[in-house]
Amino acid sequence: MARRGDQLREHILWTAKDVFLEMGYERTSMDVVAARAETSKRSLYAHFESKERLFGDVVGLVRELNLGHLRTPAAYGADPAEAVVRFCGRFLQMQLWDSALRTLRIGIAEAERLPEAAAAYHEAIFETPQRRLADYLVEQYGLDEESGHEIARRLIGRAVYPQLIRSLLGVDAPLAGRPDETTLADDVDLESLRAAVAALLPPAVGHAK
Amino acid sequence: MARRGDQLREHILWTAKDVFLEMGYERTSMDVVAARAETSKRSLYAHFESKERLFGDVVGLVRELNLGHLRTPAAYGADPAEAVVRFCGRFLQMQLWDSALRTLRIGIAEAERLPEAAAAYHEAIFETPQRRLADYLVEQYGLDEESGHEIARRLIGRAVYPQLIRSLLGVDAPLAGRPDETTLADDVDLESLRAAVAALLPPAVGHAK
DNA sequence: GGAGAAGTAAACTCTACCGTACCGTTTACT
DNA sequence: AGTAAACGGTACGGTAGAGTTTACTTCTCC
Repeated sequence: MARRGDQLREHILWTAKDVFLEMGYERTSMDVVAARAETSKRSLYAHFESKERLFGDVVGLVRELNLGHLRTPAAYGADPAEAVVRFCGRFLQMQLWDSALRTLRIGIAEAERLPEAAAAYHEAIFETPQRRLADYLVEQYGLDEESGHEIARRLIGRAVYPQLIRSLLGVDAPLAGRPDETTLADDVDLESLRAAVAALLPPAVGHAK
Repeated sequence: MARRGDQLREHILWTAKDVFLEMGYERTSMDVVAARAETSKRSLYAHFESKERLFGDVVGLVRELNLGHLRTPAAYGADPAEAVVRFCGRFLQMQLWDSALRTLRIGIAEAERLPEAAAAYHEAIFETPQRRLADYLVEQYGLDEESGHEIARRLIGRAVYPQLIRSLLGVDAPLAGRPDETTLADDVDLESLRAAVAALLPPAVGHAK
């Protein structure tokens, strides 16, 4: 109560995000969204013209949210190899985070019905971070564009995808709670990441040796 | 018409598989299943006691089907390196096949509601083939168990997962039709697979050196 | 303080779908 | 041929959910 206008709209949107992530698109009912937002369906439909449009806006919100949790590799340390390791670890952790996992599940489930939203999500969640990593590699290791991208692709492929598939299918449990922007959970195996980085990258070029 | 007993049951099951893969669990209606199978709901419920049970049986069927399409690496040629390449190619192709992709989408979407089915699917679709590959590597290259598994993991990780995620999110189109058990589609990039194999495996040990 | 915009609450329409019941017909088996 | 089980078609009960409508209240701004 006391929420009006854009403030109410925003409140509904965030509530809808929770419900959609919890239930999936089909099982989410507009009555439940209204009830959870402690508002009325009348107001709900005043701000969002349909369930599908509401879902579209939620997808946009979630995309921004998840993207905001990953910085550029440079933010994770001065030593390039270690920065890459921590960046990959954060990337993986971001994906295994409960809420992101649910989002991805729903995105995959609805990929056929909402192809543009799914493609945009893929761009935001996988390609953009990978590009950031590639740029960092080019800059720090003096690689050419192509091999920078190739190595970034392999690092991500090795650090993220196998574990991600396992979690998507529920073989491994997701990470609970809401990780902040820098912490690395114990679940992330940094040692194997270091091994991957050591195997794929020269032992640092910019500064020493 | 003229289908009775187990034959009708089987027919309904296969029809239900098509409908579930096309629509997903929630959007599939029992009326449509009955209509598509050219039978009545009466008969449908005579053979399957509920929608959920029918879906469970469909999951089992699909698991068998998809697994049947992948042989052991030895079936793909006498030269170990090339056999591994073709095995990985087939593995990827199997996953990108339209029907398998839809199955995986639904499995991921329902992973939370049906955890044991999703885990069994992961086992059948990813772990079993990977284990077959690892066994083959151990046998052909004289590797110890652990490095055999590790290399198999990396090969699969590099050959399958990134492309799979793209297709799951609809960024790339799935392969149409129903591939037979040996053909390799043109969509599968064998060259990059050969490069990966060359990088990860010694140039054959068993025979020539 | 009053008009109008914005919000609440609850009933309502309409459609879809799960599961069941009825009834007439076909098939398999003796 | 005759019988019982299995099948097709259709209609129905009950529930649920997307949007809409109506009637009433509260907030905001002049």
